[in-house]
Amino acid sequence: MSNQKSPGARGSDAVKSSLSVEAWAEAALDALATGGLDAVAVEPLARRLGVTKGSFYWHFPSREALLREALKLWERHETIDARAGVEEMTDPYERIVRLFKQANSSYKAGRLYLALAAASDDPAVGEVVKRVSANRLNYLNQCYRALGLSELDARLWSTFAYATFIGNQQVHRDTPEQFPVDEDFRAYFKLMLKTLVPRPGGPVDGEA
Amino acid sequence: MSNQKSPGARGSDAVKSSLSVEAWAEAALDALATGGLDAVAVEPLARRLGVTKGSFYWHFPSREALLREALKLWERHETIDARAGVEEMTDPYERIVRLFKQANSSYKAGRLYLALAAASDDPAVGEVVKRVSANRLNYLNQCYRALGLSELDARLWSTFAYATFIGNQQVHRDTPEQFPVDEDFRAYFKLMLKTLVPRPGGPVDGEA
DNA sequence: TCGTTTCCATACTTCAACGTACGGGATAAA
DNA sequence: TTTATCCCGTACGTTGAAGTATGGAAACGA
Repeated sequence: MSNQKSPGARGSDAVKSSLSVEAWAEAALDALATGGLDAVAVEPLARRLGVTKGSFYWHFPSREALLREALKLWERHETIDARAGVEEMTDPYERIVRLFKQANSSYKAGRLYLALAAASDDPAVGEVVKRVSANRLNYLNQCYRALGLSELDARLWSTFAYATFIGNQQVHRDTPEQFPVDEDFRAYFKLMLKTLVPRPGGPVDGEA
Repeated sequence: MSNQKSPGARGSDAVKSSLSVEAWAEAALDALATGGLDAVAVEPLARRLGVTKGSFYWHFPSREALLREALKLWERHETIDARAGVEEMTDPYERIVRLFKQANSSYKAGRLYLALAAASDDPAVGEVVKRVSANRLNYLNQCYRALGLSELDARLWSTFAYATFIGNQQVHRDTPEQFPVDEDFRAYFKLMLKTLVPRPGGPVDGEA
């Protein structure tokens, strides 16, 4: 980063400039979700925002810096928003249900994750994707442990559930016509819940 | 395409030239699996193959033609190989089990699918991905119907199972450390089979 | 009002990849 | 041996985006 300290004047609150930087980062995430990593290009983004490169290179020293900022923003969204509306659920079963509903509700967030995961070749991207993914898995794991599952069972079930919802995003994106909607989706969701979340007190499925 | 008819001489068998074209297509798929769609670039591929652009532009009129050829090759692999070793299984349960094992065995194929799916913005790529994905889903659907499930149940279960395995590839790629291996993987696989494939004669899970 | 700082536009250089033109060596037919 | 075709290398023109340099308009403090 280069020189963002006091935008309006003295130390007012450093919001206007920081908002401009964040606007670039948001635009970068938007481009990522629709066009992949190469779509995060300075000149196309500038055109999209109605400015020129001159503006960009005042806020950022390079394209890579924009990417870092966008990744930081995404990771913050992904870790803050993921916990919102879930933490306050005390019953572990209801908490997992809430998690599932939330995971299935944000289509745009799903596209973003898929786009970033596809760009994991880039080391900076891969690092953040790995951290976010590991975070989700660990949290899901804790939820399953709270259901009374053993360490191994919780790990297997959480991986199972997580893979299923990642795959749902993928199938929904790649083959939208085949993905259940409305009534069918409700039945589909119900089926997944019933299958992926062992009810407390139900059969525990050890091995064999 | 431009001009490939008789490589050695008269109409011998048109294999040497066709093999050269296929070699380019294979290289393109390799690059796709590791570096994404942008890695399918003429000059880098030529360097990788130890030749120059001069060779490429004799076999192909453009980069897009190479992409089309690579996609054609991939689709052929994906539809031929997918049926191999599965069709001869008569018992529907065993057939699904075989399908699952096969889907989990080819890591490279999984990476290729993910890379292509990530490049679905390209219309040519998106079309093929959609076709391949729909094919797999329909085949899985038939397998579940053969198990005795209703049309709706088969559609839901096949979507469920397919999403899970797509997601497994994704998780395995994005968070390899978290993915179960060896003993754990066997338990994981067993769990998925038991969960995703209703045994014939078992509980059918209608609704509610 | 005057000068400074903020933010952006314009013009330029660099670079990598696409595509084209052309030439040359090798091989097989005559 | 001559000739034509196959296959590929070299050199060139073009495009799009990265990054740099510089100027200028507007807002703000003094």
